[in-house]
Amino acid sequence: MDMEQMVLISELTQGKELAKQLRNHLKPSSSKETRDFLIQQILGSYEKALSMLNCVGGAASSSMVDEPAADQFISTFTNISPRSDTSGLDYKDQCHKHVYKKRKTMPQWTEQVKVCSGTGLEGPLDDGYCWRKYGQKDILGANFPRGYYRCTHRHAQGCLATKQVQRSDEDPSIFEVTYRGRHTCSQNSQLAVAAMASSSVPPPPMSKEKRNQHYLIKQQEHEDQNKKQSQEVMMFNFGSAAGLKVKAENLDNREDIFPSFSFPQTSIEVDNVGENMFIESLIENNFMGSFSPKFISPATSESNYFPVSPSHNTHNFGLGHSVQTPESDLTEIISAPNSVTNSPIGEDFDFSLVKVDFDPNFLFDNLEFF
DNA sequence: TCGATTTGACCTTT
DNA sequence: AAAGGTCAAATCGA
Repeated sequence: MDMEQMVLISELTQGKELAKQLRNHLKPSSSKETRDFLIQQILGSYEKALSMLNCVGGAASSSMVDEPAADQFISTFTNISPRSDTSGLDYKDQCHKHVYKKRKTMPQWTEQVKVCSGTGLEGPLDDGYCWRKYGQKDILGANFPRGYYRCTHRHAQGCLATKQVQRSDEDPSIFEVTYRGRHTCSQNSQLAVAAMASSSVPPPPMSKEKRNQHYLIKQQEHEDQNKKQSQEVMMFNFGSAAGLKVKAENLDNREDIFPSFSFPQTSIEVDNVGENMFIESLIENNFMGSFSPKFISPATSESNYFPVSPSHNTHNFGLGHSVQTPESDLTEIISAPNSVTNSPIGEDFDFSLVKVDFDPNFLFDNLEFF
């Protein structure tokens, strides 16, 4: 164990101890100044530790730091577990022998999109981006082919975002959507993406002879679906039509989810300390903040689909700090549909709720949707 | 006519 | 070598 590791462990240990102290000062009787001080100390410890682990840049720019703590946090609070499938990781480009993680150029994460039958929404829901299908492949051991999509603006704007859509064998109503890379494009015309959704469904395997026939049928279904959906467009029902699960994604994406794990600096006055307090902090700092105006006022969207956004440049899933891609601006953030849109937080959830009405226990009890 | 999808061929990775 | 991933010509359809 070299000096660097010792210092690292020391920093993390210090952070842990400070967190314990902070926990003891969560009583309403404790002063805010004390808590703020402890928070600053904790942040400092984590930032030092992370910067030591980074090869280049700060913690937020890290793309190779293994963050088991973040993983554990995610698993604990959101049911997101580290991606077990590490295929596709680039093991070649390690920048430091003591850094336990391999570098990967593109962030990757998977969502499981469940589509309930009878809703008229039979395919993976639109995620707010324009995708162009560039391939389809039968996958060994899978009943359904995998569809390959890239961002429509790949050539126009050099956006390298891609996604793969794989229908689940166990539950055909579930689509596993693996996203790779962040969008670097500015998709101002997100309104026009509705028609993309139904086409993102890889069809079931079939003989060549049937393909043309199927294609015609599919197109008809598409039309019927659009009619159906246009009737339902105003019936936004957040949670009953489709469920979104961010299954388990890639360790390499953790830095996107948790670019720089840190405790929120919000002063919190709650009786229940511990997890609920933490979740409430997240709510105050991010979750509610991630409800875009569009989200609150779905009527502004012309999409007939429930947006299922993987991230929309803010790969925080409502947790941690957002990482904005350089090109993203406030307008885009605001106009972007959000992953929480599909949260089955309850069918009658009123999104006009203000922060103060948001029950922390409520969210905690419903985090399964992650 | 143009943009999107299909699909066999080709390339890459393991 | 096999499987996954991408390319690009052919095709579709608005």
